[in-house]
Amino acid sequence: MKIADEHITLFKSALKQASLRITSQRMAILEEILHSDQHRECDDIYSSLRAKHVSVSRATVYRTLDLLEQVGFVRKMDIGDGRFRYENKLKQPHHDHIICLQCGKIVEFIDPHIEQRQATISKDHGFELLRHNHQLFGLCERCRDGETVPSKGTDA
Amino acid sequence: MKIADEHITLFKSALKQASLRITSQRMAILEEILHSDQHRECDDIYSSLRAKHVSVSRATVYRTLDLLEQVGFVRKMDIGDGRFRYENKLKQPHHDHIICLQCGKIVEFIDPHIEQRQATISKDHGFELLRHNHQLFGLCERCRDGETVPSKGTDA
DNA sequence: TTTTTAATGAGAATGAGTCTCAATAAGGAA
DNA sequence: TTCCTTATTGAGACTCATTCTCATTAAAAA
Repeated sequence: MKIADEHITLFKSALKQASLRITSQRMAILEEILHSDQHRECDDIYSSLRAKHVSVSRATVYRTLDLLEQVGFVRKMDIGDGRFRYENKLKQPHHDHIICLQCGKIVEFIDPHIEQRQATISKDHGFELLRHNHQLFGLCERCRDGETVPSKGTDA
Repeated sequence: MKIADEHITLFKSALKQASLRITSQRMAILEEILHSDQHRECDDIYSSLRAKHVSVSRATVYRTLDLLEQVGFVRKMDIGDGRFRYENKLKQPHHDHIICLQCGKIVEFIDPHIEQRQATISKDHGFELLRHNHQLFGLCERCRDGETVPSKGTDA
């Protein structure tokens, strides 16, 4: 609670500094992201807000999510199924993902060795590394054991 | 030349085995892929073929590229800009990519340490690793030195 | 309270990729 | 070689996430 409030205040000042307006839609979208641990897709956020009778449009959700990404509050991730996912970046440090191809389950991981190698490889090839994209795709334990039904998750 | 011919023969037998037909379009698309080292996008392959007066449609290029991927001749890669790239898989062993965000230059790399860690991480999380997606994004030497103009490459 | 102009919403537009289905053409059979 | 079956193709409709447009609405400065 306290942390979320702090983030709300931070976002408001970020908006003011950029002389952007503090609108009910922007704040509602921010809170929706702050209060969820999952990797949310735009339409999912849109539906949640509408269910809570928040007056907002898809276009505004997209615009605000982009804005939140720009100010560093949100991480936009591409898991390769044609829909972007957004997650609270302030709450969580950098990480990559393992994705179950059957049920869509997403698990986070960080590996210092890999991060180290990425830096070295980039340098070796004369690149200034700005960001990376790293996903492992496979089958989670439950899906291998046949405890789940296909179709649900990502088809990436 | 010799190698390409061998691949053509291989593809023909793969088609026969699956009781699929050997068509001029399929062979033209295969040759287009075989004779290029680059990472080609579908529309690019389509245009090249049309320029060579090969009678083919976009739908067929997509279909054949998927077919070539299924039989393991082609690797379909997603660099996150909304368009898939295809590359000759027979010619090149597995590798990942470093992509310049300004000029779109793509450099290939392989890192056994990373591959090793990917396997370990997957196992640790109970996943059976089936494939991965790994790209490094940054600025290549020439772009950092201001020797290139933006706009061309990927906007991933 | 008024004014200015950024933000919003509804719906049109975009664009890569997929699907449909009538026309075409492999390739096995005769 | 010709015929026949049926896989393949092509043109264009369609999908679907995301972006764009522009008239309307509403922050927030005056």
